[in-house]
Amino acid sequence: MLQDKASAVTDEWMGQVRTGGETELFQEQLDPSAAAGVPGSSGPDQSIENMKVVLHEKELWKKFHEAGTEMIITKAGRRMFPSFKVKVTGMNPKTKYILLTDIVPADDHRYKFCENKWLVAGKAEPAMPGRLYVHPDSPATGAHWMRQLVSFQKLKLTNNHLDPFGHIILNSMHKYQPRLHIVKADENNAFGSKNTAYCTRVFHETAFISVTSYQNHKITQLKIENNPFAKGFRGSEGDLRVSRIDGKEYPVISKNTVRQRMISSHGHLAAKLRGGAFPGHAQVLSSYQNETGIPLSNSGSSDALSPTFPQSKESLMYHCFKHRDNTRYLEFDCKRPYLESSSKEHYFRSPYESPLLSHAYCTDAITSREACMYNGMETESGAVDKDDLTHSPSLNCNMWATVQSYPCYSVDGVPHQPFPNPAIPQPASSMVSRPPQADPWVYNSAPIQRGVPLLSPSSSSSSCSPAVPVSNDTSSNPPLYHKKPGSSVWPHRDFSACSSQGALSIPDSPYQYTAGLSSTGSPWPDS
DNA sequence: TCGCCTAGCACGTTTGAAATGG
DNA sequence: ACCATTTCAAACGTGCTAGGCG
Repeated sequence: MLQDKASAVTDEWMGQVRTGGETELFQEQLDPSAAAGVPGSSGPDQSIENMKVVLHEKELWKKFHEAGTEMIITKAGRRMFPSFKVKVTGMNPKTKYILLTDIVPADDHRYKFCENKWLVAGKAEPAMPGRLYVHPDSPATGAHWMRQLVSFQKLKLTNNHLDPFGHIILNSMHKYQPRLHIVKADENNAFGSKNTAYCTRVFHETAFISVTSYQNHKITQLKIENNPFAKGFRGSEGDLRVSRIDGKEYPVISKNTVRQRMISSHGHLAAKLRGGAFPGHAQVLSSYQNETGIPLSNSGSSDALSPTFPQSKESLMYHCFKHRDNTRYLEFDCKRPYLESSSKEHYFRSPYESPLLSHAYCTDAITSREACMYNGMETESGAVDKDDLTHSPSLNCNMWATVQSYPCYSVDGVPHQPFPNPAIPQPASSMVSRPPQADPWVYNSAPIQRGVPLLSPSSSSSSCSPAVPVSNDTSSNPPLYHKKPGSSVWPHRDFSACSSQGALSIPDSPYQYTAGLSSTGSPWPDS
C-alpha cells in the first residue's frame, strides 16, 4: 500500500500554471504545438493539471520529521533514508515526461544540536553548487511513470565540494528541502525550450538537516529500525534502544557498541595495520578542483536578490555529454582509483572533451538504468512495457546541476525578500559554459525559469508552470535537455549547471516544516 | 577544549555471474 | 541447446568509533 486515502487526498496536487504571479490552468498556457510535437502525444495535453503526486511512505517521513530528520552526508556520497519515492497519477499516458529532483537550502542558517534540539548556530555557509538528480528513466511516457512508484533512492548526498560523481552537494549542519520536478518533454524529448512545461512539488516532511554523523539518537534508532541496510545494528528482540529516566530519553548501548569498543580497545593496532594498506586513497579528490577549475560558486546575476517572483529569475544551465570509453579516465589525473573504488553507479564519470566541460560528468549507462521504479509490492523491471521505454538503455544522464544562491522566499505565492549571498559571485550569462559545438554528443542548454513557492500551510506545496520563453528566438534558447532528433540511442548524458538564480521560494521561518506535522517537543528550531 | 569531520570497521542486504537441473 | 532455479561471492549501504583537525 502506498498511502492511505486520507494522506493521498492531502497530497493531491492539481497542476497550475504560474505566470507573472498569476495562477492559471496549465493547459491554457501550453503551446499546443508542444504537445502535438511530442512523439506519442495524443491530442491536448491534460496531464499537467490532472497530475497528482503522492509521497510514498509519508508516515515514515513524518516519523523522521517529528524527530528532526537528519541525513548523513559523506565525501563518497550517502543515500537518503527514507528515500524519496512518489506515486504519480493523472499523467497523459502517451506524453513523455522528465522527472527530477533537487535539494535546496531551506534557510540561511547553520545549525547545531544542543540539548536534544536543533538550534540556529549562525549564518549559513555559502551555497554549494546546486545539482539536480534526473530520474534515470527520463524521459518516459506517463504510462511508464504511473505504472510504478518513482524512486529516487539512488540519489546520493555529499559534502565534497569537488564531488566528481554528480552527487548532490550539501553543507553539513544546514537545513535542506528536497523538491520534485516534473517536466514535460518537448518535441525533441527535451525541456528548457519555450515549449517546455514543468511542475514542482515539495513535501515539507522531507526537509532535513545534513550531518556528518547523527546528532539525535532518535533519528539513529529510526534509521536502524527502518533501513534494511542497518539491520546489523538492530538489537535482539526486546533489546530496548532507549531508556527513559526522569522523563528524558537516553540511548542504550547496544551489543554492537560494546563489541565495537572491545574491538577498538583490543584490536586497534591490527585495524590500523589493515587500514594502512591503502595509503593516499582519500587524497584523490582533494586535488580535483585545481585540475578542473570548477567554480564552486557560480550563480548568476544579482537577479537572485530580486524579491519578485522567482520564476523568471532563476536560470538553469544543463549540458549533456557523450559517453566515451574508459579512456575518459585519462582526463582525470589520479582519479581512477577513487572512481573504481566507488559504486558502479557513478552519476558522473569524467569531464569530457573540452576543458570547458570540466564540471561535466557522466553516469554509468548500465547501472543507472537499473530499476528505480517499484510496483507496490515488487520490483518488476522486467515487466516494464518496452514500448513505453522510448529511450535506449544507454540513457544515462541522470544528473543536472544548478547553482543557486539563497532562495527568495514566498508564502502562498507572495514573494518574500530574499537574502543576499555575497559569497557567491553573480555574473550573468557568462556562467554558461557551452560545450564545443564540434561535439555532436554535447547537449546544449539554455536558461529555464522556475517558480517554486515552497511555503504552504499544508504539509506540501507545488507549483506548475508553462515554459516561459526566455526570448522568442528559440535558436538562442536551445533545450536544456534533449535527445538528438533521430537518434535511436541515447548517449550518456550529463547536465552540469552553470548558473541559476535563487528562484526557490522557501520561507525563512522553519515553521513551514512543522506546520501540521510537528508535535510538541519538535527538534526543529523555533527561530 | 570543543565541535565537526574522516577513515576504517563489521554486519546485513543486494546484485549478478556461475553452477545446476529440468 | 535452452530456460529456470539455485548458489555464492563480491559489491554495496549502513551506523559506530577513534582519531584528526581547525
